[in-house]
Amino acid sequence: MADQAQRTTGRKNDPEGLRRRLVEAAYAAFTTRGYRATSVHDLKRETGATGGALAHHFPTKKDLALAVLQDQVAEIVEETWMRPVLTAATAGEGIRAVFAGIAAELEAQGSVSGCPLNNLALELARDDADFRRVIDAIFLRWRDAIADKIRTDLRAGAATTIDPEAFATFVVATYSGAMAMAKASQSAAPLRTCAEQLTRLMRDWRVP
Amino acid sequence: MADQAQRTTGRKNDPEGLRRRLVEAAYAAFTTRGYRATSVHDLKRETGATGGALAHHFPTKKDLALAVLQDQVAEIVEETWMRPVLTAATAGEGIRAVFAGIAAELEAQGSVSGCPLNNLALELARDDADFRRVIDAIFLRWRDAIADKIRTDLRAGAATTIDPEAFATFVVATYSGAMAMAKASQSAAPLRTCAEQLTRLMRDWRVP
DNA sequence: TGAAAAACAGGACGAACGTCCTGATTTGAA
DNA sequence: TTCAAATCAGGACGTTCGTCCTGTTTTTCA
Repeated sequence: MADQAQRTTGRKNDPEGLRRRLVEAAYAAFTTRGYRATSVHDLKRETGATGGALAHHFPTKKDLALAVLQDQVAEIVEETWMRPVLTAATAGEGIRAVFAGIAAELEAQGSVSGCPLNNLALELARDDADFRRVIDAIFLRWRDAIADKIRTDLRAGAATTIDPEAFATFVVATYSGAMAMAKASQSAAPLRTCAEQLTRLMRDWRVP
Repeated sequence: MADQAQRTTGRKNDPEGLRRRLVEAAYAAFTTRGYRATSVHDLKRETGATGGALAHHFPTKKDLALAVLQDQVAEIVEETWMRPVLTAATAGEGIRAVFAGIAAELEAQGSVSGCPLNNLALELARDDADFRRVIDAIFLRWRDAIADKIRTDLRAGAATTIDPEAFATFVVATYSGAMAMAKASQSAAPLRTCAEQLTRLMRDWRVP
């Protein structure tokens, strides 16, 4: 360090940038390899952060995981599920499209690491109340977005007597479970099968 | 040890018994706390087994987990799902009863530790092919049992055009996902909601 | 410009972790 | 009864874990 105290432009701190890189690396590691399976040393190596820097931003590993849930996982659910469904023509069409899109994506990349929320939920929700609160809140927002879309369809005259909240819970559960099976079989087939079954259910909620 | 080499009845080896106690303790720990969250030292303490005894029966932790999957998890799925469904009047009635029974059980014990198969599947299936094979096989047998029951109903004259295999996959996925949501919310509500939705679907597969 | 705070460097720390090793005891077959 | 194999005792081994600590540098603000 002494031989090059000043680089060409002068080195600068980038706290937000480093924090973001840490959270992104942790998101990738936690949702694919798992929370316990990932060591903080792994993250230091991947990001180039030192122990001091890491401890400054995230005193404990748990703090980092909470940030991953709030910043990354919530955002991914929003992007991949809520927005597509809310902007689709109908709830049914939106749900069908999301399933199909994710199935295609999994087949393209060849391996299935599962639903990020589901992966972390099953590993962290059980023993720690802080994790559970955050995870449950994300599940709730996810479900409510779908329920809202169904309510919109109903107001537009869809011919069904379904309960929006209950059906939304049903959709989220089916998706989560299908992803678990997809992970176990390393195949998008369960996802496609479940999408087909759900589509079958919804296709006669005709909107006039 | 030297002061009491011979106890009252004379100590005896019990290899099968010790093996069984180890697998049962590991099953309880792995499916509630998690595989990585459980140390082999924990299991030694809980069962009273020594390092040598443990290493003799299960050279590695992975061997123990494979035994847990094959001996315990497969058996639990058989007991709690396959047998009740196969012996029910109809597939629909069997599925409804299993959901209701498990929901009641969760509410009685106050906490939700999730579906044993699902818990281990999400933690172990991704990176290890040996685990994945065993887990996928259990999922398959589970699905096939339900599909068989639906086929039986169809032969008995049920009025539906459903594909047995696809619908069975759908049921397993919905259950797994509902249990994940139940774990996150520490409530049986998602299970009850999904059961209601599934029942609604199946109630007009009238068997004459 | 000076001082306090924030951001980061780099390693020390004890406490686990999973596995393996040597030897003692028990068991079953000869 | 003898002896090899199976079963178990108990601890050592090196590694890795998450956290904390003492400094140094950079940034902020008055």
